Amino acid sequence: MSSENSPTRIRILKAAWELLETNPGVAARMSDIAKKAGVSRQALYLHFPNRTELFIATTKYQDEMFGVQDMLSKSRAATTGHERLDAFIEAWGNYIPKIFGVAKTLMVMQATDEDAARAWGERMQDMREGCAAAVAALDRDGALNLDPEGATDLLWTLLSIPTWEHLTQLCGWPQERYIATIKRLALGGLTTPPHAPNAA
Amino acid sequence: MSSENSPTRIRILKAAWELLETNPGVAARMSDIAKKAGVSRQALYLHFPNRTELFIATTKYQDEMFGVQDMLSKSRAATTGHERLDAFIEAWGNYIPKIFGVAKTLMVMQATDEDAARAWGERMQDMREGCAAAVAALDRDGALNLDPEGATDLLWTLLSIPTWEHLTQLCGWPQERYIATIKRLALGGLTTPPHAPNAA
DNA sequence: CGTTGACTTTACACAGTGTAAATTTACACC
DNA sequence: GGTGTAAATTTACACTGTGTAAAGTCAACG
Repeated sequence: MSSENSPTRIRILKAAWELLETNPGVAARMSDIAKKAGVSRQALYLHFPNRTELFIATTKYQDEMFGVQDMLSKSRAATTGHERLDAFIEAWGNYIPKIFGVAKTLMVMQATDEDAARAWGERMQDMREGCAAAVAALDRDGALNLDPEGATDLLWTLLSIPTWEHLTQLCGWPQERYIATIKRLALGGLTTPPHAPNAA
Repeated sequence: MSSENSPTRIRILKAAWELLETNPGVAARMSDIAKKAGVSRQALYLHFPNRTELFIATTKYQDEMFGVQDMLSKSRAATTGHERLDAFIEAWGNYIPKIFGVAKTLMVMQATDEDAARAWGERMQDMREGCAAAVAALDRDGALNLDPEGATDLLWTLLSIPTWEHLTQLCGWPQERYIATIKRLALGGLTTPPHAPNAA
């Protein structure tokens, strides 16, 4: 399996990344990836036990390259619950397009491949933690309209990748509109207004 | 291809239906379906040109069996926009669990199969019409908060199958809670309250 | 100079889809 | 009863893609 960051391993990961990004969900063949990486198909199996694990490694590589942890932790800086909610939505919502190609592939594979399902499930569970934290902040402000569990579920759903895909890919919404709308929807769905809104 | 409703054809469709329902998204093999239908694998090809078309035919068969048209047209009876929105959400939202198994399969295949993508796209486009009609009703009442196009996109997304899947399958919400929440979210996201709400 | 590690090359087993053609079964009509 | 015909079955095969296996190349390192 060779060392964790051998140059060839990295080249393979980058090749997979590019291929999945240009063709989201289609699951490039091993031979395609090998070709793109400039190695033999068999070489892929020297670094990854199988196709699924290669793709899982690709998501992890992306997370590492982009520094998801840093990015999401910034949203924890916000003081009020509302600010924190917005910051989290912005952070994650703007992260989705960067990872969509690979993510979509894993989501599709999830249906038939147990390992893919497990890996993807864990990843989504991590994201849920972020939602839970934002909800907790709202709760501390006494702004929450629902039980924290349900509110987390709801935010988690609004920020799910299929929702992003539907609005931006299918409906053709620009990213900013997506972000703005999810913010509005989340705020309306989770919180109760702090004081009388636009009433006469 | 034999006649449209030969008994064997129906048996095959029912077999596919059952298999896809018990194992959503996994795309049963032709041999599995044949076995379940009690015919030879080759017989499937006498009735359907390929696996994709068999699954597409299965969704159409479901729609026919359940009478989607009737069901959705009932939501058109409601007078006010608000009532109509609720009726539509209830009709479609309660239809999803009935078709989920087969639908999920087609959604997964969509990524790799062009025919599946086209068929599924058309189906979702039909559903969008329903959303547009509900939005139009709200607009006539002057209750709409957004442009009709954007409101339709939003309702369409809230009522999408992945959203249902996320809340009921992943989060484990009971169907009624799903319906109630989507109603609330849609109302809040699309409309502006008719008069001053709970302001002091 | 020999060893070691990384990669290539060639070959193959296996699963699943779809094509093809010969054969069986059953029923319908004269 | 014999013939024709449609629906299925049976058998065989081509093709694609994954993953395994093993032998060979080649350069670096000691």
